[in-house]
Parts: sequence; C-alpha cells; structure tokens
Amino acid sequence: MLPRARFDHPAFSPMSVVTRFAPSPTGYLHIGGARTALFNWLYARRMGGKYLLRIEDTDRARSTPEAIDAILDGLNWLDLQHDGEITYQFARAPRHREAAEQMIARGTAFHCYMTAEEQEAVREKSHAEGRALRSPYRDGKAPPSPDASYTVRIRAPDDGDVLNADLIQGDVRIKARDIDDLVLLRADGNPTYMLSVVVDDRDMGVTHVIRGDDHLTNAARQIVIYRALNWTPPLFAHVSLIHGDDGKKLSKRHGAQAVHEWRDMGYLPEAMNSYLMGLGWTSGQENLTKEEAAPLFDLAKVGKAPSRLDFKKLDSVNAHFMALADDQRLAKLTLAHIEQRDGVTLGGAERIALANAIPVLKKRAKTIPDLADQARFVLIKRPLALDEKAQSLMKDEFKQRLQRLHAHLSKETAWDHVSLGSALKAFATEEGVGLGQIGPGLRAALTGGAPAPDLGQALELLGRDEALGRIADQI
RNA sequence: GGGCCCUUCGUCUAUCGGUUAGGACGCCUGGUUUUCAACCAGGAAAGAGGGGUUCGACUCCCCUAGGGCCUGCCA
Repeated sequence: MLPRARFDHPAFSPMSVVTRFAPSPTGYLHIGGARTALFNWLYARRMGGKYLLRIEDTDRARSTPEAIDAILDGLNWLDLQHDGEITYQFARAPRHREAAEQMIARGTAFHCYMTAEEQEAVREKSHAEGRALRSPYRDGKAPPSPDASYTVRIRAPDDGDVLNADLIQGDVRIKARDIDDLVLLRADGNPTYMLSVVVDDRDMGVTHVIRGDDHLTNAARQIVIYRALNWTPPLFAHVSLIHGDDGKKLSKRHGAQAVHEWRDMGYLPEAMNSYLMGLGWTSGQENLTKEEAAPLFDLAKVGKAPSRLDFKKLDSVNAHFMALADDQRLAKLTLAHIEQRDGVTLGGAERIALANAIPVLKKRAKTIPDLADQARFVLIKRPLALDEKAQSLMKDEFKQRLQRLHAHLSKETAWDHVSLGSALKAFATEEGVGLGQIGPGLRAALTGGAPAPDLGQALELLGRDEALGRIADQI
C-alpha cells in the first residue's frame, strides 16, 4: 500500500494552509456540502490556516441570489465562519479569460471551431471507441470561416499519467489520454467551471482542496490545466458522499437534505456539526464540538467509504447537546416551536412556566419538538381533559385517597421537588400502601396523560396553586 | 462504451499480518421504578464472494459481485 499523504506534506508549512468551501448557488446548502464545509473549517483550524468561501456562480442561468442567501444562512447557522471576503467567481471571469489566453500562448490550449453537430459526432465516435474526446482543431487546423465562432479548449496531453496523491483516497492515477480536450472558454467567452476553479484556487492561495468525492476524477482534469498554465497544483482531499439510510444516493425521497430542514426539525447546530464530523472521521471520542475536534482533526484518518444518514444516531447526539445547552436559548427555541406549531402566542405566565421547566426537561428530550411535548403538561389548562388511560384511574375509591393527598400536600410549606418527594412517600406510608397505588393516579390528575418528569418535579414545576387545583378538579 | 473510487455488527466506526475483531447509536433481556425518558447490569450482532501471497490475513495482490462518481459550451 502506498503511504497516504499527510498534513505535514513537505510542500506546505503548517502556517500556510488555506482551504476553501466553494458551493454553487443553485439551491440550498445540502447536508453533504455542510460536512465538506465543516471538514475544510476543521482542517484550517487544525493547521492554523485560513478557511475561505467562494461562491461558484458562473452558471448564470441557474445561480440565484436566493440560493446564495440560503447557503450563507445555513453556514451561519452551523457557525462555520469563513476567513476573509467571499469570492464571487463570476466577477473574476476576465481573469479566467486571461489565463486561457496564457494557455493559448503556451500552445496548451487552442481555438476550437466545432459546431454543435460536429461535436456531437466526434463525441459519439470517441464514446464508441472508448476513448477521450479530441478536437480536430487541436493541431491548428484553419477555421471553417474567418468569422466562425469558437470555444477555447485545452490540448490534453497524449502521453503520461496524471497522478493525484489524494490525501484521503490515496494515489489516483489516470492516463492523460483518457482526459478530454475540455472546453475552457465557452463560445460567449465565459469561462467554464473547470478553468475557473483552477484559476481561483491558485489566486486565492488555496493549498488544500477538500471537497466531495464527485470531483475525484475532476482533480485529474484540473491538474492538467495547472500543468498547461505551468502552475503547481494544490493538494486534493476527496471526501466520500453521504448516502440515505438505504445506502442509495441522497435524494428527495430520503426527506431532509437541506440543513435548514434539520433546523426546522429541531436539531441543534452544534449537534449537527458533531454528527456530521462523525461521518467519515473519528478521533475516538464521541460527541465532540467542532472546537474540541479541530486540534485532533486529521485528513489522513478520514474514511474513504460513503456513509449513511442515521436519524437515530443523530437523535442521540442531539439529546446530548440539548442537555448541555443554555436554558434560555432552549426556552426561546421551544417557545418559537410551540407558537408556530399551534399558531398561538403564549402569555407571560405560560412563558415563565415553560422557562422554569426547561432545566429539568432538557435532559429528557431528543429534539426541540420533543422538548415541547415534554413541556406540554405545564402549559395545559384546567380543568384538564384526561386521556382514556388517565380517566380509568379515577375510580371513586382512588378519588377519596386523592382527597386525603390533597389535604396532605396542602400542609406542605416548602414546595420543592425534594420535600414533595418525601411528602409523597410519607403519605404512602400513612395510607399503608406503596407508591404504586398513588403515583399513576396522581400523575393522571396532574397531567391528564401528558408526559411529565418525576412526580416531585412535576408538582414543583406546576406550582402549589396549579398543582393543588388540578388535584382538586378530580375529587 | 470508457476511466476512476468504494466494500468490518442494522448504522457510524477501531484494527495499519498474529486481537476472544473493540467502542458508540439502535435493538433484546434483567434491575431501579410514580408514566415516558433517564440510569445501571447483561446479551444478540460484522470482515460481500472466490482465488492467491504468507508459518499466519479483516489487514497485501488478483478476479467477481454490489454500490458510487466522472465521461456537459453544469458545477
């Protein structure tokens, strides 16, 4: 096995590392893009370098300002802040054309006058023969007419190999003759992606191109362009793609692909980052924040195989971060969720009740909607509508006991969960029964069947008046 | 058609020739017990298949199968 290149590649001193995330603004920030951005961020942090952002908007027909906003929004939500200014690729088209001219001057690119039909025929022929596309104009054949329109193509080399010593995938060797005479400049004079990336990465000083696996074979094409320009290519690291839970390529039918959908499902950004970095990379520790992971990050340890999305795992990671999250922040998120879900505005008292419940409840919730559900019992109004199971516990005999419990609890002066827990036990002893004869019914009276924490906690969170009132309602 | 990449429990992964193949999530069983959750204890669960190389292979090589990417005047 060939040794895998590492971050301490001799060509780069640690301080000079520059990475970049380069989405094309044709849609939302996808989960795979988010992970790519995260890996770029982590690596730059690890090496004390810079992490840049470039918007690849050279496809004028498909790029939209809304998509740019959505992507920036997503990155912002994940707190993946880039260094420096954002580079907008289309604005640099003149510079890209200049590079193309340079290649023509060097004889590594040429004017190609093939018409659409002609190109179709050439493509079909090369496809049938199993070889790369070669333009008939690569050796300076004269244009069909003086004013014929043309593209600029690279004159792909016919001999030798193109080696990409990929930091993640290992050595990838492709024969130069298997690479097409790629279009560099379109007939309208605008650069193609293949040219733009190369020029921009070079001009931005990018040392490590960390991107999705779907670009693996493009690396070879780009290396050819670097050579045609007599430039040194950066190091490449191709991260495998994320697949759906069925192992198939992620698509609409897998549900949420865009990061804002995860946000709407009630996941926390720090949990998303933690989960995403675990797809393909591990430090041996679970549930790390991106800040904790940065010093440990190592491209050479990133896995080569694609990984699947697992919502159960995400849930548990999210639960971990929910329990650690700031109470006020969770209260705000939960409040917003409830108000949006129910189309209501909660009053002051309800907000306070909700906020008070958060510290206790957050340890039991997987997501924000889950937390909202856990908090439901403090928000519902008297008289409670008991669900079937709760109703069935309200037998006459039990109601009498509930009455005695009401009297017992009314004497409680300290309304905190510890005292209340003891009070319940004392009451059970007094009654000569186990807590099992009291707990379920009391819970039913207190919550109507909604989920709730420990009874002592539930009583405390409800507050003396509300709790006693709910009990009284059932007597 | 051509080129290239990938393949350890259900899932994310550890292992870089010699391990009872480890952990996490999920799952199952038991415990605690006032619902749910949490928590504690235990358990089932993996090297795609076939050839080599080697004293010895999950680790190296080849083939097959299965997944994927590229093959655009998209990115």
